[in-house]
Amino acid sequence: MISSKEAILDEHTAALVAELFGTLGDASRVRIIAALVVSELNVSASAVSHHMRVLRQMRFVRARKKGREVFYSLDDEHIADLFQRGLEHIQHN
Amino acid sequence: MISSKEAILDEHTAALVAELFGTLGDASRVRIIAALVVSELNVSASAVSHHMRVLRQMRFVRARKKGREVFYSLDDEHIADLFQRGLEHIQHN
DNA sequence: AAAATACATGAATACATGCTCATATATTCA
DNA sequence: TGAATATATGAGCATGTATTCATGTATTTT
Repeated sequence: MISSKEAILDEHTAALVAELFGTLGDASRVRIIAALVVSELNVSASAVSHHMRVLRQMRFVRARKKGREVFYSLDDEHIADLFQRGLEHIQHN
Repeated sequence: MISSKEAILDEHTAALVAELFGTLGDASRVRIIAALVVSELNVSASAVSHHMRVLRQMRFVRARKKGREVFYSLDDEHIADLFQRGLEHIQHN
């Protein structure tokens, strides 16, 4: 690890940044985000529900309940922006 | 998971994007990147070496060898940019 | 009210990932 | 040449994380 004297970024902030990117570091969630960039999404499978909780906890998405369905949409433009830049980076390489 | 008919982003691209963000999804690597944003870095510990290999394989950094030291620097402006945006997002919340 | 639908959630399992330790390699210094 | 330095790398271990399964809850439909 980086020793404390040369650390530019404190551990706590680094952990938060890592958490942010780590949330985008799963292919299933990337596809969920990709879908949400285009439109609202409602899903039902268990695995997605778990991912949705992660995305909610990170405030990446917002949930809107209508009847027995839950519609998710992106709650953070920065995330859509990060996602787009990440995607472009991949596509231009 | 997202079923194939509603998948906006193909699995392969999603995996690459996830790999990109996943690389930034570790606090140690975030701190390494943070240090590299400011200046070249040379380190010796084993854990850092392992991280450096990851960062090299992802072409986030470039290695320059001088004598028995290896100097790493950022090899990709997009990564510095992503990092900055991620950091700003954390700091404005 | 009972059944069905849509989603949430906890537990268990399987797999991935980071860290440490031991060891290897390359380079410089004495 | 031999010792020291700087880094790389493989193995093993510990921890984290995604997925599945079983079950729970809220809402709608019949």
